[in-house]
Amino acid sequence: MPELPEVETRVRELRQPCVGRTICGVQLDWPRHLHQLSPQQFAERIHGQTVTQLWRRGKYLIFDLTRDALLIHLRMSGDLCVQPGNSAAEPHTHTRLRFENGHELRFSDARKFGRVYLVGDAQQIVGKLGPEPLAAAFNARQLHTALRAKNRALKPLLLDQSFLAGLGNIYTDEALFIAGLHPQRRSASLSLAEAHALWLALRRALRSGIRHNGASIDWVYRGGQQQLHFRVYQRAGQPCLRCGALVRRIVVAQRGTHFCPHCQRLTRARK
DNA sequence: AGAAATACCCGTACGC
DNA sequence: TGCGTACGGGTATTTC
Repeated sequence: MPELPEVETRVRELRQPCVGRTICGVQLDWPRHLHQLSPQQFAERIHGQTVTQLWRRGKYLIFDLTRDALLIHLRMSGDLCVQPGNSAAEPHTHTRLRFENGHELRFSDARKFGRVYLVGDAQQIVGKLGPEPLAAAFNARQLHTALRAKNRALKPLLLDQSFLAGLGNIYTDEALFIAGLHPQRRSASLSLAEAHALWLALRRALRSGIRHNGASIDWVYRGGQQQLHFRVYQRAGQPCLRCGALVRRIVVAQRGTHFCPHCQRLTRARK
């Protein structure tokens, strides 16, 4: 579940305790987290490298190292924290990187979906991602052009990381509500004004998530307070905050999808 | 080629 | 109470 705002929150939490630290040991209890490398290859290659920067691209956390880049994707249930090496770890902690100062970067993941990458160039992993929705270079006209080039349903298209990086189920539903667009609307049918509304809504939903340090939901997800500000996500059967109609939950492309049937129409209302 | 469906996971919530 | 099972969610892989 960690989406862009939750990953951004991790970047802010982890930057200070990680940047400048040198990795002097690893413990890997679930090798399938590793991308391509064996535990031995991973341990030998990362040993002695220093974290020079920490940043984010889409939902990937990227630790720039002396020689390589360490990328971590939290997927559904992953979480990261830095704690003293002699302290008790969170349950489901499968991967640890020990720093020279005695602290550990701990990766816990109840569902074991998360992935760890160690590569020479981060672009090997994040190179195929779509634009960053919060970047200054990403504008409404560009979104409109991209939407028209596809003609897929909005919901699965916005979830496609090669189309736009960082959205997951929560913020996609929230943004479509803010924009007043039906999740099954065909992307090529949007006017420039509608694309602009979607562009604005995406940025508003994501910035709200970041401002509240992400969302905390579903027992596996440690986050901030954004769940107190959901407009439609997990609000099926409750009144729409804008018009009072009952929020509906449907399945679109195998994903639970929440929307207001009155505010987000598939076809234009006629009178 | 591109889009849709499936596999990977497992704690929880639910039905019987 | 206890057992069995469906569910969710992001993305790589498989299928269409």
